[in-house]
Amino acid sequence: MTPSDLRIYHRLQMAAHRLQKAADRRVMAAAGVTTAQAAVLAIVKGQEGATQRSIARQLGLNESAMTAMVGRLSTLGLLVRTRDPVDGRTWNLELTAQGEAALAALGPAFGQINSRISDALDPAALLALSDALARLTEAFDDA
Amino acid sequence: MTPSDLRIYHRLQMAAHRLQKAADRRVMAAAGVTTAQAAVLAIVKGQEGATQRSIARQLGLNESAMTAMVGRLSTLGLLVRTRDPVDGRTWNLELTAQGEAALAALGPAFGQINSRISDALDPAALLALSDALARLTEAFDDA
DNA sequence: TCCATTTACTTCACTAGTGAAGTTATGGCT
DNA sequence: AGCCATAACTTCACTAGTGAAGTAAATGGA
Repeated sequence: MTPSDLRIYHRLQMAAHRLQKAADRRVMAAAGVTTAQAAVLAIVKGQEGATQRSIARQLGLNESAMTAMVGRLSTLGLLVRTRDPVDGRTWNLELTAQGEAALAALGPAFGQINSRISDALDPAALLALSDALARLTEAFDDA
Repeated sequence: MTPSDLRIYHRLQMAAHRLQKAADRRVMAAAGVTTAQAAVLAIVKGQEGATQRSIARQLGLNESAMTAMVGRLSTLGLLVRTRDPVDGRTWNLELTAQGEAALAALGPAFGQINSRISDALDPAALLALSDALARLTEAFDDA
């Protein structure tokens, strides 16, 4: 294996890692929440009856990750879960006032991240990047 | 916060996550090693006297992550570490025969990943992606 | 020469993910 | 009605990262 075999792969991991670190710092400072938690909150907000499984699918994670994540969010008081009265296996997730507040507080933090991205890449490059990432994501959709 | 605030950020995380999962599966099957471990092995192979700290810096990680990583690689028998005779704080890392073998076995696995990337993106798009990722990585280099 | 600072690494408690092996609830078939 | 497959979630042991606080070795002055 030569280093060049890893080039694009590593650039992608590196960029993702750095952005996550930067975003996590800002988001944590602004809303007391990580970006991973924010992603879940945003989905719960947008989709009334989302189950843990459906959230996991949308984020590309497995169910055990969601069990743990929802547990943390719930002990943080950001959402509550109640058993679905119809299907006793699933949970009904709902944001608390605190959860809504955290989500609302995220805007400026992501604004900073986005403007830093815009500084680094012109609109055309940004569009091309977004498209390339979408293609890659689809190409590696191994169920 | 609206979902669009997260768009590029999430596309990047998603793509990185999917690629890592795919790469990890193949690399693990081919060489019994994760991609994170492979990255460390590749650096140790390429740089005779690399310290843990220098490896951490090259990978954008902190030192405690390296302590743990080197510990795992060492119990796996992929590298050995001996105290530097000159500077008693640093370790001299060296691949074992097994470590070399694992590294050698990685090639085909990454070959598969790379050809799948090439199928999804034409050369120009690939180049643009690589460049955009490098720019982002640099833009978020928060020491 | 001694002492304070810096450097290299370690430890600890945490988040976040994986995969495999469970448990319990639902729902389709006979 | 009874049973079995499946679906939704949980648990467990693991890798991989973070940040803060600690230890020990080197080093640069006064």
